[in-house]
Amino acid sequence: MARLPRAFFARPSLEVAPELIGQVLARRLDDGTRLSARIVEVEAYDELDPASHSFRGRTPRTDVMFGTPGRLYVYFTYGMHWCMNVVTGRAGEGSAVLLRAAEPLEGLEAMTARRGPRPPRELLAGPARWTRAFGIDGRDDGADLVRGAAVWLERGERVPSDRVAVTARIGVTVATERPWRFVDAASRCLSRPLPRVSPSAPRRR
DNA sequence: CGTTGGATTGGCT
DNA sequence: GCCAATCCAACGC
Repeated sequence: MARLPRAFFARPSLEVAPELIGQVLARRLDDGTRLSARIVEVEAYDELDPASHSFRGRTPRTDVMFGTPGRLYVYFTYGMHWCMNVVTGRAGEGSAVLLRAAEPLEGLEAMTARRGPRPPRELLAGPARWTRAFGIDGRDDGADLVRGAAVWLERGERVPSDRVAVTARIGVTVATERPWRFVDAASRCLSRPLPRVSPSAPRRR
């Protein structure tokens, strides 16, 4: 399986994000089990963006985000959840793409063991659900996706750009004018369904 | 040093 | 739909 090269990541997050849809994240667990999943939902962040961890400058937590592209930036939030990002841009720039949802391909049994019994479509449908299923935590912060042996990205089947939908980011209360969430509109494994396009009649609420 | 709130989730009303 | 869980990074004094 061909890995995505460093050059793929060394571009602005807004450019990399939509191209990550359809690519495959692979994982080798300590016991040798191979996990993989097809990316269906991501969000772009950069340092000019008030919603980004990098907006307030380089800190111990965001150090990886400002470093070499093609590495994993992993952070802890809400006292219990891990989320993972792909670092993008040139070294010195604080940009990354949050991995939010995927369709499980290999290792369903191991994922289910970590997440508890659930329909496969819910296994990786959310950033913290995905890290839990993949066993990703703070130890993976800074992992090299281009050359590392624990987690990496393989080229997947191309998704036509007209099937990649753009929406506002989830859980982000600032910079809402930046529609930087990208999803495979045909996927049933999203963390949130796409906003319904009303056919004609206005909906009650 | 104390305070605040978060790129979330799952369980309950 | 609402909210608690549960830790810690970032910021203010």
